[in-house]
Amino acid sequence: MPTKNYKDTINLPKTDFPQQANLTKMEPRIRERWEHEHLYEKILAARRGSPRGKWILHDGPPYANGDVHVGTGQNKVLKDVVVKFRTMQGCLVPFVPGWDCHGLPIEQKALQQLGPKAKTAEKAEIRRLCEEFARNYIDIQRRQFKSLGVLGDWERPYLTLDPTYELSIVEVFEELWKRGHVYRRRKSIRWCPFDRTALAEAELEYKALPSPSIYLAFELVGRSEAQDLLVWTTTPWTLPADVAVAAHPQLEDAIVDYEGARGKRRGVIAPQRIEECRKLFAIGETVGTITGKELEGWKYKHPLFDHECPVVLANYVTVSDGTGLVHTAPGHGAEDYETGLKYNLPILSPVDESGHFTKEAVRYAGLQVFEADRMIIGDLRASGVLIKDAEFTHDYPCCWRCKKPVIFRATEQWFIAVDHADGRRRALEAVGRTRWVPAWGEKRIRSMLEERPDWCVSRQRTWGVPIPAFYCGACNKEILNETTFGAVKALFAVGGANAWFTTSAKEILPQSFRCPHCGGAEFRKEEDIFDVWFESGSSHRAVCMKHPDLNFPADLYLEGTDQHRGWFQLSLLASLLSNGQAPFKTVVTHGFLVDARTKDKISKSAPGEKWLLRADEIVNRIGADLLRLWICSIDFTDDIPFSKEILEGMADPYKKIRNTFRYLLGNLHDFDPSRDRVRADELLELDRWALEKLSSVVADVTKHFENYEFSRTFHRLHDFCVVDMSSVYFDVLKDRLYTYAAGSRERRSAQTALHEILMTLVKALAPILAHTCEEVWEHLPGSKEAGSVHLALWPARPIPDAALLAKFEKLLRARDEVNRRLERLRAAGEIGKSLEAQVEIHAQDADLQAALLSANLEELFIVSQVIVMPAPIGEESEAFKGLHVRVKKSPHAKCERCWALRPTVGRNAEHPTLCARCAAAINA
RNA sequence: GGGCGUGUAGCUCAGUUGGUUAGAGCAUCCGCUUGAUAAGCGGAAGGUCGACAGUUCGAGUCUGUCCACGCCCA
Repeated sequence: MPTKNYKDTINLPKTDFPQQANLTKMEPRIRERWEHEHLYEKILAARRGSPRGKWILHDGPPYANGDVHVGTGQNKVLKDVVVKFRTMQGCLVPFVPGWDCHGLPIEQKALQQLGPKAKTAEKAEIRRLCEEFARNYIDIQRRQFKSLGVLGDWERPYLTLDPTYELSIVEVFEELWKRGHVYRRRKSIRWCPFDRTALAEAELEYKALPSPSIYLAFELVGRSEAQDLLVWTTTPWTLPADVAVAAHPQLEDAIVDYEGARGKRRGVIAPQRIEECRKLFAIGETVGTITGKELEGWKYKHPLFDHECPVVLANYVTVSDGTGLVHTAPGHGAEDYETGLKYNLPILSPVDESGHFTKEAVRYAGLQVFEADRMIIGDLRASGVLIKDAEFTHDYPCCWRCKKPVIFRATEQWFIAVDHADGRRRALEAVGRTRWVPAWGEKRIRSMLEERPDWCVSRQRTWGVPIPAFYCGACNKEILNETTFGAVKALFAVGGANAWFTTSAKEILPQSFRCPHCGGAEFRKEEDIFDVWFESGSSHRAVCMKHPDLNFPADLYLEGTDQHRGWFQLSLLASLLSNGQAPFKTVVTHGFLVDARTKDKISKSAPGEKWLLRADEIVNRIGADLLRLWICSIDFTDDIPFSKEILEGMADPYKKIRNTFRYLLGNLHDFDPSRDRVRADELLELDRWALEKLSSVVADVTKHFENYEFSRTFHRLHDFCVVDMSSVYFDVLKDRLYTYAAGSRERRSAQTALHEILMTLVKALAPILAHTCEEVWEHLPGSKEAGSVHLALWPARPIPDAALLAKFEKLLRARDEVNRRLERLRAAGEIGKSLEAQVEIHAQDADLQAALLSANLEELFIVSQVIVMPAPIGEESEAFKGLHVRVKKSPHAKCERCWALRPTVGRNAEHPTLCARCAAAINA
């Protein structure tokens, strides 16, 4: 008889879904399709009127400056994953991206471009350049964000330079003014002398810098107890503004003998500091003590000038460094300022906006403050005030823009009062009503709010939204009232903030307007602009309240952990103080990417290669889905180690998932769910088990997505593909899928399960593998519920059958033992593939023994024959007590078609090389 | 210096209310397969759960101290 080629009679998988992803080619095609089909608009249209309602993630605006950094890309991908998941759950989830467009970095770029002309250029001209610069980067970043597969209303983003947005900023400011939170006052604030602007706490970076560390003897006037106050400072340049020395009201100071430039003298110092100071200069015996209270009101001679100053009391004085007596300059320190107010001391600030001394500083006038340190120290030495001149390195606040050290300087600034109208307490209550993920974020923002001072919102720059106040030309007082706000809003409504710079005060205000203080009729405009945080903090009103698709408050804000002190806190204050409500219901934060080796922030150093810093270049090299998969594979609550190797490590998990899809698609090529699906109660038990596993995966994954635990989502899905599917179910199923008759109930039962697994997996992974799942969707058999996987609804699965899962758990443990025995047989050279073996097995566990008797063990173990023995045989398993297994090579002949070794091979005359099952399958 | 957080195999993660010899996957090594094939399967090796005390019959899990790292604040 001629040998037939039986290979042609088996049902091998068949699919056009490529094994090689070729992401960098495939993804752009998918994205073009989305764009062409207006997928974002289609999704919104499909969800309008959904019973699940709207769900709003409000995008925190990145700065329109530079390419999209991988960390910024990570943030946008996380947002996109949330948006896609909530959309699949049936909610209407509009995503309106935004950009932060104003601010110093862009202004500096524009000034650089202008070069020497910068000093004479009109503000309007500078602003035009700034806008051009911002818009250019908005286009660049938009392209880069889109290349990550992020869906959103990219053609209509919100921009903080939009006239409607700028108008909203004024509206928020007006609401705050109406509620009494706005005031203007001379105050000691952080000032960058290089950028010539006030800085908020959020705009400071602490850097280790060397400072002078000088010990001084301030000569007491008219005291017999001691001759000097011993004082320590690291900022000699603030001494011209010195007006007092502060002592602690509850602490006791020592009177000691010491030796300074003036010889042996008696000085006052905290006793806790004597030991340290003794290392620097000669301190002898303690001859007496004196309490802080007693010191209050003592007079000393100013160290540089010829007048007397008092000793005052302050609680912030510590004995952890210095001498326990603190030089006090209310014009150059926040705490000093408070003390100055309390004692009604003069608030001297003889320093101009560029950090040079004014003529108030007499002989130091014209010197840059840091450069004046040396001359001041010299004067102190000459007059005998200096005891010890040393250097000392400590963390000193620096400007986050120019990186140079900042100074404290008393200037007129605009403030938002936090405590007014119980604002701080109400903000803290709102914090308590917000869900923070991870939960410790609440403690972070709470402690920041509890301690933060009033919000200084003015900046002395050009590129921003002007603070819409006027000054009377006659009495010079500031003017804010309903009329001025009305006039400014009318101006902004037409020409945005730019109009402020091209319109005079006279043109803005009504002709009849008079100064409410003195009746004056001449006015000038405020020159300061708003802090950019005030702008982005106003987005709740400019965007959430006004955009037709959005809602206030938003369901979610999702940003990096640095925004606890930035956008989260300031958005909360801006919203709560202006309308009484927090702008968000939930706040999710993620850590920063750090170099896997050095643990540095990767904004500072490239982890290996430069392209790793840019989101779009990563996409060009390895594909967006691989980057997305990595982003979703790690626990983002902590810092995130990042390197080329780590990123490339995702290639294998990706391939595994991709091959899972390919196996599913390939084995469903002849399956039409509407025609071939097997009823649930007629499914084979193994197929039911696979579906129960699937149900339990869906339950977990849904929960993890809802809790923003994306890494658990990924691991759960990946493990399911690897552990449950690939190594068990798919491997076991091959025999049934390939060798049974194509339309047999057994094969259709398997395909029914595979189809359900495919549909479920492609949806569950769609928020993460946005492109790949769409590609799979294009290859689905049968008719589809939607034209895009991102339009589909989240899979619904019944509650898993715990009993069936438990039964298979034991069966699979028995399978592990069988595998270990087969491996020994294989190592001994007796068998190759497991189908060459036969197995005898017995379990003492009655449940398992029953399960063994009922299961299709040849199939499950992928062997040719299994005999369940009534009593123990062979060796007992080490790992599974009470389980006995014996394996040996099957004595039977190999079926040419299914490769099993069966006693029925040769019994069919027509097909002598086939087993009975294959012979039947061929004739079916 | 203060507040918050993190520390489980080379890498990414699980470890429920404390309870047998701490689990996955990837990577490694050794095999099998060649009918998912630039695929698939099996086996093995790999951890004193940051360190040290304490509570307990029993601690990766609870308590304390310390160390390292990160963020925030001084």
